[in-house]
Amino acid sequence: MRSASRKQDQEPLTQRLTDGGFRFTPQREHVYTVLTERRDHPTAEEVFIRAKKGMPEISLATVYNCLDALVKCGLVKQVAVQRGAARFCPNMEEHGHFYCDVCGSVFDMELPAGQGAPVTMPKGFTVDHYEIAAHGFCPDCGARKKNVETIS
Amino acid sequence: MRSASRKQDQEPLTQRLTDGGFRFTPQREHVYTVLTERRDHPTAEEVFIRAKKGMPEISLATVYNCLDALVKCGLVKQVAVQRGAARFCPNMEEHGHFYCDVCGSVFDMELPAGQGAPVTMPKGFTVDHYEIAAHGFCPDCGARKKNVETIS
DNA sequence: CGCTGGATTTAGAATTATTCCAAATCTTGA
DNA sequence: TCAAGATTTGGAATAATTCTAAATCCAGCG
Ligand SMILES: [Mn+2]
Ligand SMILES: [Mn+2]
Ligand SMILES: [Zn+2]
Ligand SMILES: [Zn+2]
Repeated sequence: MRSASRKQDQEPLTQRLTDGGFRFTPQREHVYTVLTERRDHPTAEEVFIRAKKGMPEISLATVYNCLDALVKCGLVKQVAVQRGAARFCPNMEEHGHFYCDVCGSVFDMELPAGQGAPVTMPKGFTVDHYEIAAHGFCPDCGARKKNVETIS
Repeated sequence: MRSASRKQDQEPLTQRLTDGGFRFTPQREHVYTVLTERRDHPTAEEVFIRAKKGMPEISLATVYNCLDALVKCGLVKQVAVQRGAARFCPNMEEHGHFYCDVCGSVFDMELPAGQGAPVTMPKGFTVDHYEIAAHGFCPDCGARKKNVETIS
């Protein structure tokens, strides 16, 4: 049972698209499915590659289109944790990101609950949301680095 | 008295470049000066425009070069708060950024002192540094928005 | 049902931001 | 002084994204 195909599971997607002034289309559904079936942070290009598996005729322009619509509907987050290609995150819970400076992987990170505003805002600024990211080595790259140090 | 021209003021720059394995060059000094004489967050293109005022022959490639060297020496920060062109920040104190979603301006924000790690890191991750950004309306754009609402 | 206007998809062109390249120029230090 | 290596430069190349215009789709209407 492919969860995204059951009628009841489609409803929130359909609803959110409609509310955002968009139509429900097979491409948008498919891009959304592809994105939610793995908890990582693919680039548009990577989403395109994955999307072609189940929908070989889809175009890259459409993938950009769909991602844009999904972001505007609040179904997906766009994260700008590093320079270069934008990445897309299907996890809509509040969370931070860890970016591995060696391999470029992005991981979701839990935020310590109820710790209040992370920055002190001068008068006049209206905050919509925060973005918190940590940079460093992921477990794999940290281990590899240690090995290299030991060997040399 | 142009502050960046006094010998004693150049020393830290010279030193940091040398320590980073770079040479001290008029272009690198000039790009650094241009960047530090205003506390904002210009793109490489904007730095190029400013740099040409005092050094008309400088090329865009050199500006990218110099910015790269300055970042590698820890004299300047590269901030990736939004998609699109990278921005450069001459403020090396620890601070967060506010990004105005309307006009795209970036502001430095003080971080509440000693509040500890902003994210909970699972075992194996080694953190090098954090990046904290708030998104919303800057004072100007907030005011403009309120006016529009009142008028319409 | 068949039409029609607007939304969507598509391939490819265009644009933007950055990096690469190779030649000219500039140090540094034997 | 001179050679080797670093740096600068303009232009070409690349990467990521947006734009364009034609084809297709589809909801609502007669
Ligand atoms: Mn995420
Ligand atoms: Mn800053
Ligand atoms: Zn890694
Ligand atoms: Zn603003």
